[in-house]
Amino acid sequence: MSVHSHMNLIIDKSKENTKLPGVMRAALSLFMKKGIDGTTIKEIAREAGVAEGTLYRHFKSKDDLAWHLFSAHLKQFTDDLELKVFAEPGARARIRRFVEESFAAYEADPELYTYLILREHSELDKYAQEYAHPGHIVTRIIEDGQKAGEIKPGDPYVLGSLFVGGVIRVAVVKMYGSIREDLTKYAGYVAENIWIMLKTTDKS
Amino acid sequence: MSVHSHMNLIIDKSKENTKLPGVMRAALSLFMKKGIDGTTIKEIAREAGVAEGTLYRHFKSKDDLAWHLFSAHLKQFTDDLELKVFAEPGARARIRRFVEESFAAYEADPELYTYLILREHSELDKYAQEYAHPGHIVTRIIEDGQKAGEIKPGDPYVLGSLFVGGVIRVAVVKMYGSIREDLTKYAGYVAENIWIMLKTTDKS
Amino acid sequence: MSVHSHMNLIIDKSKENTKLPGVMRAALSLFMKKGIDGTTIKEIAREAGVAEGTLYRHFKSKDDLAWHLFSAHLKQFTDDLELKVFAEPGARARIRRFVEESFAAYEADPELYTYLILREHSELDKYAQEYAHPGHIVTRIIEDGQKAGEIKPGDPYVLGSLFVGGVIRVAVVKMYGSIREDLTKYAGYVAENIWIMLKTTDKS
Amino acid sequence: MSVHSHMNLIIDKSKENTKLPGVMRAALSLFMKKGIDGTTIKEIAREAGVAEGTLYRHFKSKDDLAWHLFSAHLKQFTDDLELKVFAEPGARARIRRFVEESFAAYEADPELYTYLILREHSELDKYAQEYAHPGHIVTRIIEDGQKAGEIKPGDPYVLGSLFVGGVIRVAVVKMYGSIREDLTKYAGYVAENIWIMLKTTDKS
DNA sequence: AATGAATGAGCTTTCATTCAT
DNA sequence: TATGAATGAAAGCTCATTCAT
Repeated sequence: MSVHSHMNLIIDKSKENTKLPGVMRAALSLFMKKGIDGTTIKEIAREAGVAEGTLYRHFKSKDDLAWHLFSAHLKQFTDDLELKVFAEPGARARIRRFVEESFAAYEADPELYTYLILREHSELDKYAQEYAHPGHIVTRIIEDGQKAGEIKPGDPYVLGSLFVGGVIRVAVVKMYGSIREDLTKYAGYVAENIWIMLKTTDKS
Repeated sequence: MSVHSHMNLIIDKSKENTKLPGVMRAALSLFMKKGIDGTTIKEIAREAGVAEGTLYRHFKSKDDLAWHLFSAHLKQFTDDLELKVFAEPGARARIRRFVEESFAAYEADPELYTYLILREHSELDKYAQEYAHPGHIVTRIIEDGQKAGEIKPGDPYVLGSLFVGGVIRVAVVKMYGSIREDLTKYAGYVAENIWIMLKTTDKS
Repeated sequence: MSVHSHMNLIIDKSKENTKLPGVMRAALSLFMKKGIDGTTIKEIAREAGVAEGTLYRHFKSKDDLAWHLFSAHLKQFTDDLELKVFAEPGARARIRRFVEESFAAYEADPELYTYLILREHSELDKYAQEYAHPGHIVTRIIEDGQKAGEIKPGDPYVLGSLFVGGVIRVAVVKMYGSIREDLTKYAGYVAENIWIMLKTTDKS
Repeated sequence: MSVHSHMNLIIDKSKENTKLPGVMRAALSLFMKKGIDGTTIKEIAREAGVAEGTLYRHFKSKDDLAWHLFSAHLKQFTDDLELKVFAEPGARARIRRFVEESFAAYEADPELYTYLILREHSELDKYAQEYAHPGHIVTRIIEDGQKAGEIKPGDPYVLGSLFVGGVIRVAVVKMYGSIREDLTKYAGYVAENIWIMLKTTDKS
């Protein structure tokens, strides 16, 4: 299976005899454009081509829909990413894999990636605070790399922020249109720059 | 005037005999916690200690309040930052100044900085898209640095994203509590790492 | 056939191969606890163990179900009661029989009796106003008794209210738990008290 | 102040600068005609001549309105009635006073009396079960009278039911139109009949 | 200018009813 | 015939905005 397909699977492969995927897609698209609070049930229903009441067969409330859309996919994405990243042998390869997978995920489903990673959702703060965020993976890459002497010493949260913040920002800028090319083209380049920043400096 | 005070000026020094600053502060605090759509006029009024109707003497609507809060301060911050950054002689000093000012701004008023820089506001999309974002400054630092041979070649948007994304992410992680220290302590360290990533590589 | 069995007959003896009696019972129980408007079709269906759609094979609507449940049983009960009461020879015996049958009916099926006699159903006002209410029987007992000189003169509606109101209230108080014993134990006692109130006073 | 005016006071004397009394009256009238669940907020608002939103300044929800209407007035009525009844010297006078006051209350405000005393409200079961119901007063009249030897022995709940059930039923029958005269005309007559039923029998 | 009660459009949600399976 | 997913009208409720005081 291609690296590019992992994110939209959840939506695409779900039971084809229900309207759910269409609803999820419609909600995702609208949540992204107008925010969760800014999107009405009527809009989601119209966009999905179902009646309003139908949404309530699947979700207790609008917030419940938003929360499922968010948590289920984010967990799936993060778990998947973690597995792939830590299958790589060293820090440099892991960084590269992290960037590749992140950019592939963005390109595979920009809306979903934006909803999951690029946006903040104050509406969801009422739910668990501790999402399985890719940022956690990065921290581990750094810490492991430091132990192995591959990555320079320093606060892993600060170094990790420089790493993951860069990756995220590239996607944001692409989303806003200033970057036109497919992000996967830049994965190696971005990973290499991050590596330069993080690698243990040769002091000889 | 201290470097740390530039952001809260607008709010703090404004005419103390009106309720306006209190209203702005109340709105800011609530918008941050609950989003713009998630905040009601009643809440802002209660938090600010004024009546609901009073808010409409100063702002045409809730969105108008949110928009003024956003655009006025962001422009002020960005213009101020631009001036300071380009007063510095070279890319390395400019990068350092950018990080220092950004972290100082965060620490001077975390709520305001978060509202302006760290959050996305889909509610404000109806207004101009082209905010005067610090990202634009970063792009210019890169482009100028490349012309001067200080910064390595490459897409300025990608390199700029790696730069500004890192800065922003450090603030986000501090906001979420994983970084405890005052960010200004890290400014030099962060700037140096970014510099390592961006500087022209010696190929000799 | 025992005196105690007249009310639950309709429900109990009906064709056991259909789900109807179960539906009626479920509806009855829920209507009592939560009112007609307060009960949903879904609840009735779940309680009865059938699908929602199935209810519409037997009844045009929820109101239709409520109305049939009400009118059919109330008519059956009142007609039955009338026959038994007027089979008795004089006012005193009729009063006694009325109380006995009423209390027996309550104990045979408290839910049904409560639904039919103790509750008001504003939801059913859209249907005929003139139910065959036991109150009508009481008025006739009084009027006949007055003609026969057994019962003292006076407005039959007022005297009848004192009679039937007492009977009903005893059942209500039992329903609310303040009376614990089987009501049939009290039938003679209650009837005698009513008789003392209604009988022609000896003025000699 | 006349005996007849105690019940509508609460509604009539409340702050005249708000719309509340009109809302209460409108709600009362509709709740009576169509039940609580059968009445919509829109109807209450239209009947009261206010906007829907206005209702929510005074009451958290429709149920809250129904509950206040019920509990506040019922408590007021019952407390008032209790005071007056137990100011009387003996059982006979107390019974008479109870009937007089009850009928006066009915005539002073038939809608309110009906809502409070004559109807059952399954919608309100979620709130406290133990209302201050006039039935409790009656039980005390009986028990006190039995101790004093004025009232015959017997279960006070059964005898009390015969008493209060009669009073209530007279009002119900008047409400349904079979009794035309002002109930206060019947008070002495009804009280005397109840007295005959309850008084200690002379066994000499 | 400041207030906050009143407004009512429009939101989320419920639920009686229908109908393809 | 029985099912229960889908429907959508209509319910309860919220809240930005207005305006008499």
